[in-house]
Amino acid sequence: MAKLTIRDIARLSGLSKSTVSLVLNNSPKVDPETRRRVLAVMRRNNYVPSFAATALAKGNTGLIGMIVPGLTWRFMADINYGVAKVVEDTKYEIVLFTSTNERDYGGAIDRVLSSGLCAGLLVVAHDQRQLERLVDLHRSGLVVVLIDTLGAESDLPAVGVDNHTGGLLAARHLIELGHRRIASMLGPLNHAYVQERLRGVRDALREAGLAPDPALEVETDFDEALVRSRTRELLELPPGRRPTALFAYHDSAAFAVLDELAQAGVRVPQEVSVVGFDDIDAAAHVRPALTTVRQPFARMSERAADILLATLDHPDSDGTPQRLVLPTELVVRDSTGPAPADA
Amino acid sequence: MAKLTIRDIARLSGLSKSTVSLVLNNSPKVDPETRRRVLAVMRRNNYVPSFAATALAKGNTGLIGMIVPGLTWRFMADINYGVAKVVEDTKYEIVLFTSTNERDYGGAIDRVLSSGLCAGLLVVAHDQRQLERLVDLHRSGLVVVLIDTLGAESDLPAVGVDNHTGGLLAARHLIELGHRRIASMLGPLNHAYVQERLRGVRDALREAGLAPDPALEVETDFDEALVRSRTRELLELPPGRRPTALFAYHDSAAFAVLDELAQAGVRVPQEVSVVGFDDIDAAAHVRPALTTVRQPFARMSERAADILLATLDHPDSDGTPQRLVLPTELVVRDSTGPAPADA
DNA sequence: CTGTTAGCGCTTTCAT
DNA sequence: ATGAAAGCGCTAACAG
Repeated sequence: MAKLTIRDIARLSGLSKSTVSLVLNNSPKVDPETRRRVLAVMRRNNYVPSFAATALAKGNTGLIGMIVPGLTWRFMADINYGVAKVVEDTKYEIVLFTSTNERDYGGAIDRVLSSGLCAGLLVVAHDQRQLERLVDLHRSGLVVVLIDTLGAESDLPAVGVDNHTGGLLAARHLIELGHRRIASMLGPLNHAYVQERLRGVRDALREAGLAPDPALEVETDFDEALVRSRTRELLELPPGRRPTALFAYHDSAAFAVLDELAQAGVRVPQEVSVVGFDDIDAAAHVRPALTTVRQPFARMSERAADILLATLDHPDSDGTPQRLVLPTELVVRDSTGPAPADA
Repeated sequence: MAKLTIRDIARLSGLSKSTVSLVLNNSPKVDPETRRRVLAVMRRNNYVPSFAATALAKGNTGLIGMIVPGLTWRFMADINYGVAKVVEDTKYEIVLFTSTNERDYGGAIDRVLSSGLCAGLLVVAHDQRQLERLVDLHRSGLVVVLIDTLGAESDLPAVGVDNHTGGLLAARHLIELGHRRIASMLGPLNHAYVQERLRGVRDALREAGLAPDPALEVETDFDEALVRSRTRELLELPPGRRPTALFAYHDSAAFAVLDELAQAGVRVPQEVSVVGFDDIDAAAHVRPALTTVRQPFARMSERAADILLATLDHPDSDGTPQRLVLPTELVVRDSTGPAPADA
């Protein structure tokens, strides 16, 4: 079953390639009856135009690439949803690139991407090295918009949230509840958003006349086990230094903290309060329901897609790169409460 | 910054297009020194070959598509990992297609796919309609391998697990623990694997001389709230009919069940035992740790990729479509225990 | 080892 | 409203 070409369809319907092409592209210049006939022939023969040939002739693949660091992050679904919603009523399609191993990320993938496979790129990347690579590509003409990657040292177009205020809100909430020893369970410090949130926490502390305690700023990564062991270490601090509240850089990390606390018999929020970040769906369902800082993932990615599409259709806007900062919002649930009186 | 073509590179390095092309394709026939020079010119000018042109000329895009129903399923990471591992040392790249809205799934996406964007397709799809579409495409030449989609009424190449035995193992385990009233919290019945697992449970029941009780076979979907309310309904059954064990079609559903049970003050496993399916990482971390049927996701997808690649490199094997069934394995943890004596 | 010459399947003026 | 012809950027024989 050799693949049919436009020529075959032309022959089969007694027309020329050009006319068939016009049909393919919904040209109004073709006779309705003719169009119907051609379409019928196509259907009957299961014809589909060659992607490569179309892309080559048009000089555009009509594909928008999306690069994400991993698939399991809960909010990927929201991000994906936002993008899909915007892109689905355009002529573009989305292809998603992921990679399980780090070395690929910088190599094979953007080889494909930079080769013009995709007209534009939406990227979720927190790694500084990846961003640098993107800056290069951007400079040489790649249309790219970052999602949720603000504050990094690049001036790529991006939409993200105000992480500083996010950290600030979380810490203020805790301070208002009377907490004085607030621990931060941080993500990798080489991620800009982690730094920003920490800065927010510290600012809130200073605002209240409290000095940030380095011992309460612990760095972790995406390994849950590490989060758990750090949590235990925090609990083992002497009574006067032990935190009464814990701000986790990530809801998933907060879940691990919550669980570890439960294991240790520490009651939340009576003895220790916990705040997360992201507000993924599960946050409302764990026990106790998690107080957390909400990121508007779907809206973020929608806006990013908007910017990308606008740039694609309007390549002349070589002015200032677009950067959009969306607000975060504190969602208070059951995992935070007044600081214990005896603390 | 107009995009450079192979012709520019040829001119810039004083050679012909063909030689440059040979360099591009790592031909050993080109003089090492010449190659070096050409490569330097390319680097210096930031040249990247056009994807579309290459694909058209080669008659192959070098892309393997992967279609998945959603991104949040925990095991997607494993599946992705398995595929990446196999594909990364071939000339192919992986692109992932997802869709948030159902109608897309059958339309735009496979338009892209069938148009030769991808040389082959790896698909995770449980929906019967989607499968039918794939059968069509397969018949007209698309190379496709299904992952985790066995038992569906198609003879597409596929690798999956023995869901019947999975259900059987889970139920037998429960029966051996003395349980007599075993409820099945099923997924959508139009998914073949759901049927298979249920068949396994029933067979185990019959084996033990027990009659499957329709009231204990409840259908749910991927909505967690539904799982929760069904769980409550089960708990409200009169003492003599209330299940002492619950088999959930999915670890995530099992988590919801566990949580709902905890809410209701029902102790697991003392009063009710719970078994899941999949063995996603979280299964070992919830409290109580979940007894579950493990699916070897990474291995599944590896084998699927193997089959796909073999078919791609060996299009003549028009014989019997490959179908591979991998075994499941019962992982006993803390959520199952002896049936309560008074039951 | 390098150059010549045809295409790959489709779009796109420009005629008719 | 339809057709002819010239590419899009690259590869792949085949010569040399």
